[in-house]
Amino acid sequence: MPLSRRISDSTVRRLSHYLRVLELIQADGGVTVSSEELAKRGHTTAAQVRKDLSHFGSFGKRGLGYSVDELKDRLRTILGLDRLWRVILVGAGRIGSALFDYPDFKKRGYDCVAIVDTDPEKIGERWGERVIRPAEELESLIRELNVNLVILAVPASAAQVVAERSVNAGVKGILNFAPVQIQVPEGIPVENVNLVMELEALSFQINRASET
Amino acid sequence: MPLSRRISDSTVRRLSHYLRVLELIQADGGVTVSSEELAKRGHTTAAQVRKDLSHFGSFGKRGLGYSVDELKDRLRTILGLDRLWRVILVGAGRIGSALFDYPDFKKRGYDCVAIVDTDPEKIGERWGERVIRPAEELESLIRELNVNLVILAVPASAAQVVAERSVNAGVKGILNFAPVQIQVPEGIPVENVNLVMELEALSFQINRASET
DNA sequence: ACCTTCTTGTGAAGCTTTTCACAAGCGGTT
DNA sequence: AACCGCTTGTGAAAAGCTTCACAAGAAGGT
Repeated sequence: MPLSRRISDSTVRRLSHYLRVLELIQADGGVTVSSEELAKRGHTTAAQVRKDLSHFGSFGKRGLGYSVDELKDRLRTILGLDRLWRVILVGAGRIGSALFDYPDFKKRGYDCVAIVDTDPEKIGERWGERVIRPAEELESLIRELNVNLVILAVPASAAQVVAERSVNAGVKGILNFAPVQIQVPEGIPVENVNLVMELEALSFQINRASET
Repeated sequence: MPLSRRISDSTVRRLSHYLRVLELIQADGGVTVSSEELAKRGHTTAAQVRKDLSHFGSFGKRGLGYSVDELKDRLRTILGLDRLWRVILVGAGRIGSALFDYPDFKKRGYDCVAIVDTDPEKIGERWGERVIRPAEELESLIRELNVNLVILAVPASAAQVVAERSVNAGVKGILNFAPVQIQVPEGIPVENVNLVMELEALSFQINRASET
């Protein structure tokens, strides 16, 4: 159980995926599952599943497989889903609005406790239980509401400044939708979602496929 | 110039990123750029930049660096941005709406030529120049409008069926926002954007950082 | 108690990606 | 024309990730 080694990003993605598959299996009434089956439904190989899990301990029973229920719990703990994450959404545009009531977020323990924007037209607008606050309140909201995560749904030009202000106010991680690489202090994880990049990867591959 | 070898996904992502950095450099009046500078602004190393580019030819001048303008053009060609991509959006919910008028799409040559949804309330609604069409028309719209790409912004349960119908109607690539791994024929690229997975990667890393 | 069947956990092998290091090439200067 | 400072392009080395293959262990049947 080499709990200390660095875990690759691809491993983490797969863990997240296994968790989703486990939920489906449980919904179908499954009680135990083999690495083989998990692999088949999760788009990978049995050896990969076992190797991924082995980084965190040994959760299976030889000859039997894994207890769906137990493995689900373990994965939830590993992924940090056994607690509530308080999220602040910065940017109440289209993307912000899509993220705000993305049903799966709440299901997984991510609670959007505040929304801020710079647009005076939007400030004061009510989204569900929340009211959009002015961007100046970013720091005070983070402190008062004990916010852990910030979702950046702002234009590229604003992203760096907002990121810095958020980190200074105590945020521990950033989900960045702005198409720009932001600089943050060591130890603050940033995940980037860049929609144009995804489309470009797609058109690249289509071109490639047709070149053959 | 080993034009034939498989190009890794991470390389493609970086190319896309270099392109954006080049645009910024050009906006600042830069005319040439070294791999060193490109690396610094693009979150990687100079050797990586050169290796990435070397897969497609040699675009630089020793002692000088790269012509910003030329490299930009080359990257656009490599990424398939030297043509127009016709996109159909399936699912006119929050995420669909955010994607529909994401300004950078059009800038990069992706044109959303149609929107479909199953919800009778939404059908007929006007979004900018487009009107939401019923989902039954998916195939005919793809054929008539010569659609190349489909963006799946539908619930997980519908994703597989829509993907199959789209591919059968002639679509060449899929951008999938549904949190499920879809199965498609060999040679049809799929890019997945899974928002929950991003948040989970984030909370995993935050936990990890604090364990030290 | 033993045998059979199944499946995990894991070193080692194989493969891919990144980093290193340096010869080759370009432009300006003397 | 020779030199010098810089930067590319690229084999080779290093690091990282995935697949293989098999010993070890668990349950059930005889």
